[in-house]
Amino acid sequence: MSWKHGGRGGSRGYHHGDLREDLVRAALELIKEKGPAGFTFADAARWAGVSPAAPYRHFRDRDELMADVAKRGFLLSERLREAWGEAKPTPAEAFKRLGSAYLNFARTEPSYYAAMFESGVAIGNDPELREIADRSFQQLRAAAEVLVAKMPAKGRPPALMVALHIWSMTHGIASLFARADAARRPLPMSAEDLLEAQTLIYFKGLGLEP
Amino acid sequence: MSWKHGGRGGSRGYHHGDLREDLVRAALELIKEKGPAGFTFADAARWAGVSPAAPYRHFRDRDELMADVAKRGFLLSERLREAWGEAKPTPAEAFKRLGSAYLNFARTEPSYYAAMFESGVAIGNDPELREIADRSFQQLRAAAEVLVAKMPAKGRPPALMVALHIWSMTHGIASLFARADAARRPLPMSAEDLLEAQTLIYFKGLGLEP
DNA sequence: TGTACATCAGTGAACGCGCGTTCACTGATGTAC
DNA sequence: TGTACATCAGTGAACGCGCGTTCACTGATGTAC
Repeated sequence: MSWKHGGRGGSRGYHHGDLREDLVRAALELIKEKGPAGFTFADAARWAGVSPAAPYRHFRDRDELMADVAKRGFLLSERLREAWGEAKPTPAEAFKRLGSAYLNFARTEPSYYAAMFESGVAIGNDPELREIADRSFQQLRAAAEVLVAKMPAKGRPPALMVALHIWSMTHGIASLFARADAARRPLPMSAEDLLEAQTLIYFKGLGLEP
Repeated sequence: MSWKHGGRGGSRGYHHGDLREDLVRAALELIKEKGPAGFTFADAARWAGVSPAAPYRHFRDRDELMADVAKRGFLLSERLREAWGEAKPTPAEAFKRLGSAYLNFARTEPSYYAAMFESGVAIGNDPELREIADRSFQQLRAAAEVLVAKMPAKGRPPALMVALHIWSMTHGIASLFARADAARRPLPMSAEDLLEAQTLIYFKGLGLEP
């Protein structure tokens, strides 16, 4: 196993060039291999091919590195925005894409997913993280607004609640069945199909006919 | 801070009495304090007031201890069985109790919950764990059977799917909003209310009127 | 009831190891003149 | 264009520490006779 990561062709001089970015890359790689608790600050330095003291120029400690990873993880917002695609061609289609994007994120970015939801990073303590995390939820909420607006004014459910429901089901399925690690539960169908069926039943229960 | 735990009055001789049980208790306590990754084998020994070599008489390593905790965690089955109470007085009521039991479990037994779902313990590798974990799901599935049986034979959804949906929504809400640690997301209502509303909408979507 | 012995849970000292963190340093880069 | 200097990212050696694990041991308990 090669310890020094691939990188772009190699020979660097005394200065690394972009260690901060590389440490984040190291964290992502190591989380993927061994889980969010499975690596040390020194590991990250080693992975980046740098002395154990070097990371201290960029992060106060391991927690700060982990929080940085979690923050970047909320590129999820971006993925969700694209998937939603302004509710075109129909909100139902767009919701399906939204769900798939979330599941896919859990599957293909297990490190970000773990850092955001299972690393023990406390969103409460970090206003920036909190704001970034909120941005992803606002994406869901905006989608719920569009959906709710299509319903007759009388008896409309609160969009906030609908957004929370969508998030819960999606997150539940992602955490149980679409995670990339060994804790994934077996499922006799695709996570996407399970989620789509659930979403359709839920929308029907809201009184939305396709 | 007192390091040796409370225990029953104290003075033990050379033999501990029930170290295996006490190590599990230690793990539960330590997971609660610092998360599933936040304690060591030596910590557990210290907590039990015993030399660092003693745990080796009972568990091969930390992972085996963690797996044992996860197994015991599936006393969740028991809680779910009680909550379901044979679908009395009505399945709808019983489902509500079932959901609350799950949320409550996440809240009051954070250590078990973390060991079962977020400790990195791989259910696949341990047949006993797998079987125990399955038992909890069968509880949900039996409930779904009862529900589905109430529907007209034509167009009945598969009970397995319904069980998976129920599990996903409940697990999603528990993991995001009913966890006991700092990673809990804020919620402008109780997790129970959110889940109940969702369940009702879902049931309605299935064509079940109360 | 007493004695001898087997069993086994827990001891405590020891080991090598890697971690987190600090420190005075060094070498690369950019900038002022 | 060249030189002097400030800045700062990364070095490497060092430290104390706690961890996981092993080992020959010891003392408590149970059992056979």
